[in-house]
Amino acid sequence: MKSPDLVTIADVARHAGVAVSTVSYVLSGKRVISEVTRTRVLASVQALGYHPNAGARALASRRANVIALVLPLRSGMQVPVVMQFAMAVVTTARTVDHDVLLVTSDEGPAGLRRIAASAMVDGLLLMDVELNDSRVPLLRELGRPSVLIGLPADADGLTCVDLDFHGAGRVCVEHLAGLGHRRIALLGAPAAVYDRGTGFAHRTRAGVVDTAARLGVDAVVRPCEEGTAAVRRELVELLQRWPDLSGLVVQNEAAVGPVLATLPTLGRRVPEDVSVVGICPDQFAEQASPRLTSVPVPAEEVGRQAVALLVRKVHGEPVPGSTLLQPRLTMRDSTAPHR
Amino acid sequence: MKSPDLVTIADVARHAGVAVSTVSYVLSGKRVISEVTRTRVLASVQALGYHPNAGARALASRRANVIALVLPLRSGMQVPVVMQFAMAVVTTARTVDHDVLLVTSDEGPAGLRRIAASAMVDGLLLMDVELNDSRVPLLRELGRPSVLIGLPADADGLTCVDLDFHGAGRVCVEHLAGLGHRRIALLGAPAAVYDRGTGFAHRTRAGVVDTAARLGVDAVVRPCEEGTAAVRRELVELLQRWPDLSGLVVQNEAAVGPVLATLPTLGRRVPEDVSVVGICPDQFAEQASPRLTSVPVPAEEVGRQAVALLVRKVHGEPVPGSTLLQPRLTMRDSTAPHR
DNA sequence: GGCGGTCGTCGAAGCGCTTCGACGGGCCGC
DNA sequence: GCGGCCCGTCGAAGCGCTTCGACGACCGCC
Repeated sequence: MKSPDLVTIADVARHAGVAVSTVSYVLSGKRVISEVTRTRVLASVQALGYHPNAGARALASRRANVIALVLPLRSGMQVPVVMQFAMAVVTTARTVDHDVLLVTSDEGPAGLRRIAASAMVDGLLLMDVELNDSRVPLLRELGRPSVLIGLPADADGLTCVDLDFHGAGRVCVEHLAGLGHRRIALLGAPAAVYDRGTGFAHRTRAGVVDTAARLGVDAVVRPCEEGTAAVRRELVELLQRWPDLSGLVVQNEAAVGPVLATLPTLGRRVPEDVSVVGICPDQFAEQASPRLTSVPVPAEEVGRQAVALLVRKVHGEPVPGSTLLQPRLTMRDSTAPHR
Repeated sequence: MKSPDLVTIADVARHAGVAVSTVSYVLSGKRVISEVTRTRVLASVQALGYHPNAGARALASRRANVIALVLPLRSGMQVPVVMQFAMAVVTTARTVDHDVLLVTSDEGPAGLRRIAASAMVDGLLLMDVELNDSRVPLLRELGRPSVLIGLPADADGLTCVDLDFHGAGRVCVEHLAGLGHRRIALLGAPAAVYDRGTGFAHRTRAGVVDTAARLGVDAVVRPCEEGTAAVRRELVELLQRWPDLSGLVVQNEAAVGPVLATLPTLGRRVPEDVSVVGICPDQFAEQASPRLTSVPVPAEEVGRQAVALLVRKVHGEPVPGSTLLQPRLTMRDSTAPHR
């Protein structure tokens, strides 16, 4: 019932019979303290249930041990992926003794300015970065340690982490081409996502197109809205125009289910008539029916790396510019050789 | 390039030619300051781009202006709903000058203890609360202002906000019964969700069962795993056992698509043969085909209310114990009179 | 046996802000 | 015309922590 925020470092010092600074050094390890004193202090910490006051610590050490996770909060976001990122970020941050402040950029530049200037966070993690993201110049101006999840057009001097989506597109096409498919289509993100220049969508498209050209495969690229009806419309049109279409790359989690459900109703069995490969979380691929051959977005891994890099930057260590994670294709039941 | 964290309240005071405390009072409004001084100070704030140091402010005022958003981070979570909550929470918090710290409870009780004791946050917002949530007793012990999203079994002395899921179940059944359906089924959350006693699942079930009994409708309740295959299995079994089943309540976002896709393949058209009503975000209902009659989970509204209540508690104002939002059923194209 | 060097600990000075009590100067009333 | 009062402002004392310089004790060496 009583809130024990009264326990200060001074209480611990008194309880252990040492100076305040000694307690501080025991806790931070920044100076050598004899084993016996150290043990006594830690015992007192335990006994009193002491936790350092975050504000005071931040004030004195000029370090908040908090990182900001900046989400754009706009439509067409890949919600489950974003969530996975966020969770990976929080979990990883905790392992390096940091907490995570959740920030949306709909406050505009002022929001980021405020966060940075108030010394509330030591670094910024930007998610869902667009090719021409308005937050990027701001970031440069702020001069705070930061890591981007995604790849803007001008990544100069920035630290970025992302899946190699160009490679993901390539891998998908190589897989389909290897199975003998000669005409394939990329069913992409909603048009709005391309329009605002979201990096992963454009890079995947390029990967698909480049690889198809290289391998002599005919590839057609279509944005795809969410919703069963929209997907059906798109598929009908696609198959009408190219009846020999036999390979499909789907980069839209929300479309995966509808695509697999709709194709049979259009007289195309999966994988006998049409092979489908997805770029989506494993979870979706596993739950689909038939189970979907896919290139997963390694959200966890990206989140982990991003935090690790950010913390290193906060500590002033040098870090690489861009980290692109290699795509891996997992074969399941939705792809088969071309008849 | 230069990070301007050097701008302190002292700089502002000097620039405006007043005392530090005067600047503080201008900014907080806690004392009357003459209009002329006030204007001058604000001009200096602007000119220098001053933002108060969060740590120092927290230390001196014993208030961090931050609330913790505690997510459980477990499987079977309704990811998009959670995300919607989170966004609503962040946005609302900003309107009352608070930020949001994202916390997962997988650190266990120690995590919450730490957050509370470090005075990092002024209050806690717990999401996805179970009927017998282990965090609830801890919360009582911590004695920090808190609000739960969800309804635990023992809500005594706690502040809770949630949709009235019992009412949601009732509304669905009333709607179907009103259309003349005499045998209906609730396709619920995955079994794991019931097993761990998640409140909304149990309350919905009770609402369905109670109302069916009252109206003389036969209702059968089944948990439902995610994934197209699982949904299909469930539906086949259901229809085999009760061929006269003509009404379906679906409380599982991930199942909505598969259900609507699968029913026609089992010889049941929607809504001609089977009426389907969902308890899910509007977004899903709109995108479904046919568009789904549904009771939406008002995530935004719940998030807003929760933050508002929490802030009031932080300020020591009295608040109501539990707030249950009224369910509203939106009619769309997936329900029709029984033939 | 005294001198320099460690090693372990302490004290005090801030970090940037809020807040409390005090204070000077107008204004009022008598 | 003077005491009292309010209004607007100031100075200073912390809030709880980190960190720097200092200092005593103990060691080994010449």
